[in-house]
Amino acid sequence: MAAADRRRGATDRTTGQRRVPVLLPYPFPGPFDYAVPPGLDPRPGDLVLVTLNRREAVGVVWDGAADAALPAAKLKPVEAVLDAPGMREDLRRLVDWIAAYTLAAPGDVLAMALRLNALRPPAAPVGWRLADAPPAARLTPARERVLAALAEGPRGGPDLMHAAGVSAAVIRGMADAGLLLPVTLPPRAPFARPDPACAGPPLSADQAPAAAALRAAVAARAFSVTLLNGVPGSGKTEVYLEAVAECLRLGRQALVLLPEIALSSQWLERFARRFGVAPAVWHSDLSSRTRRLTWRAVAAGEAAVVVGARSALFLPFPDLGLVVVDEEHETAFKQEEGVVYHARDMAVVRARLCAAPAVLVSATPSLETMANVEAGRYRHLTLPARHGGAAMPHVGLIDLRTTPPERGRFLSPPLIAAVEATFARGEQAMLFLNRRGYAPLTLCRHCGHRMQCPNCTAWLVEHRARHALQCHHCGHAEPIPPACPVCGAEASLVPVGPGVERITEEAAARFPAARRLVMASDTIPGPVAAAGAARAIAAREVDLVIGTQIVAKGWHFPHLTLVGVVDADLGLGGGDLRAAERTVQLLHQVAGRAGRAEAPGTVLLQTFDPAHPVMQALLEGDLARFMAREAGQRRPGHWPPFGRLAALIVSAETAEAADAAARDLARAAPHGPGITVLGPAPAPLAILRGRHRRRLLLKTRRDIAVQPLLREWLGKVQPRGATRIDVDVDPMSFL
DNA sequence: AGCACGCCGACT
DNA sequence: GTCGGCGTGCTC
Repeated sequence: MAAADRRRGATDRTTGQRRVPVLLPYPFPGPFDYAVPPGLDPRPGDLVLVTLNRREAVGVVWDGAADAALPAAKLKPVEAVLDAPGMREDLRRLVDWIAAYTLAAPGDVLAMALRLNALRPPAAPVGWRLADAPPAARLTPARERVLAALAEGPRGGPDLMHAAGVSAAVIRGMADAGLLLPVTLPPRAPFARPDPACAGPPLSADQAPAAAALRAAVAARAFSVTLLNGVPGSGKTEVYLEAVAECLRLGRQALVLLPEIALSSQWLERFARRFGVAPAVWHSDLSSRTRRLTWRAVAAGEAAVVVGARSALFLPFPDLGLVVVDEEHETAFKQEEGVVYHARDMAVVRARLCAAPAVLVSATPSLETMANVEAGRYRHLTLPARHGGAAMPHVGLIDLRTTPPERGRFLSPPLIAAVEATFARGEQAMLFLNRRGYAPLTLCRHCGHRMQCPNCTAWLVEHRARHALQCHHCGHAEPIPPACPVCGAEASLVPVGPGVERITEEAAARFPAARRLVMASDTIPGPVAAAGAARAIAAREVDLVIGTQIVAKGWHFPHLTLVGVVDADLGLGGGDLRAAERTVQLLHQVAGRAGRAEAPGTVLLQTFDPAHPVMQALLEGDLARFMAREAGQRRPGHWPPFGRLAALIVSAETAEAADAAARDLARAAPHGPGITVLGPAPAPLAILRGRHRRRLLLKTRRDIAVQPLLREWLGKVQPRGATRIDVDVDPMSFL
């Protein structure tokens, strides 16, 4: 009885009324208690309708006892138990775990799981068709595009909007005018079951034992973590797809997290080749209908394999048997807004809560993961060679001090010669520069004024195609002024430094006959564009690819044999703890795009510092040694992963308020053996979106958890007014 | 997160 | 004299 009471909520002795804790998707410190009226039996995990501050809210019945001290008069009743799949135990524990680890409000974490649209069943599919006898109506270009898009039959609303490039307002207007009629579309095909028996490619002698080890981990139905490590092209994906196959054979579900699901058309094709059907896909841009269908299919166990972005972690798998995190070193897995969490680490937690194996996959594992391998917490599988006989690309350094580009240009003579030689062989080349826009800095040649963002401590980046100066941190944009805003000199503003647009311009002048394709987040806005670009490159409709970091993703371009890195030093400055690690990972990933089929590849890195350990590591292809060296530098100071780190960002509307709050915080800082507090110092982006920011870092020995220290610390200070303190446990970027 | 309560500027 | 600005405070 006592145990049942604790599980189902306590009974108030005086009134005999049952009460249950309900977690609401709002930033409260914990669940609120509600009275259970007769006739209702809410159980942990049930979605319930309750009154909150005179309004209705949907919450989840949580675990543990209700607060018996709360006077019964304060309690409002549970209004209803919703007829929707509840939240399972393991997901509730995941919500609690993430909240406790990140110091987020549990309700804010719950909101991420509920935003997945669990609440309403999928709506009947609605679409539009052409009216049989359209009335005379004004036909704007937008309306004509809609008519054209419907020429071949009815389409769903979002699909139609996308195809015709119009907003919902246009369609509504046309419907009101009687040009379109609503129709009910046939239900979407259910999620087909991937077939593990569908023949995959034969595995090499290196791959087979790794695949067997992963299959065994899945068959064990127990928590484990395995790092699957191998150079780009060594066939890691085929190996972990064997683990997925084993999971399917056992009738269980598998989750694969990818850092950039929008850029994963090639991954989806590979999956379909291996299993005969596409997996269920999950990311934040799904239409609400697809979202609900997918959510339901996952909850019902019908979607056997889900590939998704971070938020797929919160899907309601009833029988999760495997979690894979591909490109585990990617910083895209770190959510920086709202609840600040690292999806790779939370994927491991979810796997533990489901007693399932986790597989972390990377060609360049993070130092965190390597430390876990060395400590024996994670298993380690290595694929030593490139699959199918392809050789590793040859890496060369171009010393920009001895062979500089022409004045005002950014491609050095050796790189230009290599690109021309590649074209002469009929092969493809790629130029990589991790910087969007035309130029990162615009200054006045007359007075030296630098064009800066009014809201942030950042230069405005020229986007020549859009005729604008743009801030990459807050979205501020302004037209390029004809004269210097300070000294008034006409036509005195000059671009300084290159972005991909400028490299494209230079390449157009240098290689006029080459067919160019630019891949940056502004030219490749979504999955459709990404798939189109990948197809065009594979079909050899392109000679030269110019791109930012999106070209580094796991593309397979069989005819691409040269990768030129325009500025290999970019990213090494700035004093970021992980600058060197990240640069090695990114450049190694980019280098992996070269020469994947029979043709051998070459990678040329333009650098001012050829002796830098990062360049030497890439030159020698000895990443393990580089990472060991990096580890050696972090270990003595207890820097992550050999210690724990949390960042506190104080932000306020004025510099004075930020300084004052940061000082208060510093005064209350924890201290003791193994505990260091650094700062306050202006955050690297000292002003962001108009807010002044100061940063403190809490660093502890690995055996000291930061969360209790942070809770006690934050309990001592109460930020006033518009001053905010944001906590980032395990910060990845130091902005 | 919402939403109400609560004290200071320009309007019927 | 009011309408309304959003600054603090509360929600089981």
